[in-house]
Amino acid sequence: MKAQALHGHLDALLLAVLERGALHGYAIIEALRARSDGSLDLPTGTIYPALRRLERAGHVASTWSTVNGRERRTYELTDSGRRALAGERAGWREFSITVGRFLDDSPATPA
Amino acid sequence: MKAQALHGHLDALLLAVLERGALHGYAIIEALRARSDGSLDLPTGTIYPALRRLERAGHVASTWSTVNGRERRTYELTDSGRRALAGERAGWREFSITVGRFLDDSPATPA
DNA sequence: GGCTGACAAGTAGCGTTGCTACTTATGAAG
DNA sequence: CTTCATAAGTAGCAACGCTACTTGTCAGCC
Repeated sequence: MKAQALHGHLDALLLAVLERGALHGYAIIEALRARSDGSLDLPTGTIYPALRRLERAGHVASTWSTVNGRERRTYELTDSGRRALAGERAGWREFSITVGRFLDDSPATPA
Repeated sequence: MKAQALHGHLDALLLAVLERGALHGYAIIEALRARSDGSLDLPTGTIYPALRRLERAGHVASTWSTVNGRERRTYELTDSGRRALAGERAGWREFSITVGRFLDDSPATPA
């Protein structure tokens, strides 16, 4: 998938991934890649800052732990994050319907 | 609709609107508003620069005319623009499917 | 005549966002 | 001893759309 097309929807994706359970940053990247069949392969420079943004906003909370000598920061959805996710979903629905109205009806769509 | 969510898809919308026929800037804004039932009410500061971008890229061509003493710049899709639109449509399809996989299946979707 | 509002186009400057490229560090495999 | 997967991070950049503003004509109203 064309990169940098996520604009404005990355936060929603991160919240959606964390909805299924707490994960650390690296695992989030892998979850996004897996659940999108490889379409979404985001660099660390994209998601680490995004996670800190979400934490500053109070939508996720992080806890450090050491696994096999490697430092891990595990992120978890907060209540605020769950509410934000609901809003993002509503926003996505409206956005995709609206844009789809212009881009989905291709000039030659068969029945 | 939440503003600035268009990120990356505005060009596609403009091309899609012009696909149905040449329009001038102001009319494009109205067409977007009409076809989206008012969801898309873009300010002139958004679309005029965007149109110039598209013209620089060769996707649209403009011609000036004077109607009722008012200057109009009418934009028209070029062949390159038509090709770009096809690409944007394909990109949108992939994007909406991918993001939708995370945001459409809400945890409590009834049958 | 003077005012307001719709029509029509434009620019300057800002803030957000995601990306590229880079650094640091551990453990396993060769 | 080097390379690769795991794990986290930062600095700086470029793109995008928005706010706020300017310029100008024409129609309708008082």
